[in-house]
Amino acid sequence: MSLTVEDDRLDQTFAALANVTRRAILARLALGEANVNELAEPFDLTLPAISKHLKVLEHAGLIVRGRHAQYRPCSLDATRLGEVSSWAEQYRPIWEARFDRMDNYIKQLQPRRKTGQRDG
Amino acid sequence: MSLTVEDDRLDQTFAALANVTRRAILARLALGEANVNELAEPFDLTLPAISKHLKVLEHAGLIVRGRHAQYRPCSLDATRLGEVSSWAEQYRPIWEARFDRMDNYIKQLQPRRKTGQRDG
DNA sequence: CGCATACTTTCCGACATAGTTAATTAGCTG
DNA sequence: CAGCTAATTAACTATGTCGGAAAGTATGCG
Repeated sequence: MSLTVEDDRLDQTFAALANVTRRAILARLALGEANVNELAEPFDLTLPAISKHLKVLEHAGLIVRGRHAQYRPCSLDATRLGEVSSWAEQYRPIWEARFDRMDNYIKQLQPRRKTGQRDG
Repeated sequence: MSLTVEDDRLDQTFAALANVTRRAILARLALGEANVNELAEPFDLTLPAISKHLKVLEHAGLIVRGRHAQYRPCSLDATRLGEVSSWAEQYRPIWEARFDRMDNYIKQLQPRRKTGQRDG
């Protein structure tokens, strides 16, 4: 049960993703590079607030930031999102088992309906 | 930019996942149902601490809890993990594009090496 | 009933987060 | 240089998290 680097990284990644504003910023950056003012525009938040969100995303390795004159263009680095996907995919058999059970349950109900039963 | 229910749910899910102890608990529960003392055993934490982690996981919909005498058996509900996976998968084209670029870069390096260059 | 076992709740402290306003840094431009 | 634009830092408030200790609840058993 030792604390690995990957554990730390997942902690940081998940913590960074646990915020709608930050996820929306990532979604925006999926469309392409943007600077801070552009990223802030859709939100009802002050610029410093956005600036801090970007700091969190950068620290989590989810975005990278450049410099161009007084602009700080941000772009998405999806590597960590790949890690998140891989992590979650470990559990796929379990959620699919659950859906299968639900499927079976529904399929089991269908013939019963044909016997004349109506929805309750 | 309205705040949907799914946004709230993802906030909660990611927040719950942003902790090694809680992820370890999920990993344990992937192997099957367990009660609180069993779940606490591998950790250097007090029982109340584990109890609170379980509360977080339950509130996030990641586990479900039953009752059996004085035991509270916990089991994994992987539905939310499926949602996490789907969310992350949206970005797959982006991280794959990145890997592709890296692939190309590496493939581009290989012939050069054959010309007599050595690792530096 | 009395007591053990399983677990939760309450309270506390330390620290992190999310937001604000105000001030500051950095770079371009007249 | 003065001044504009872009963005960050600082200081502060409010609130949440993570942990422990201590007390409380719930169930089974002799």
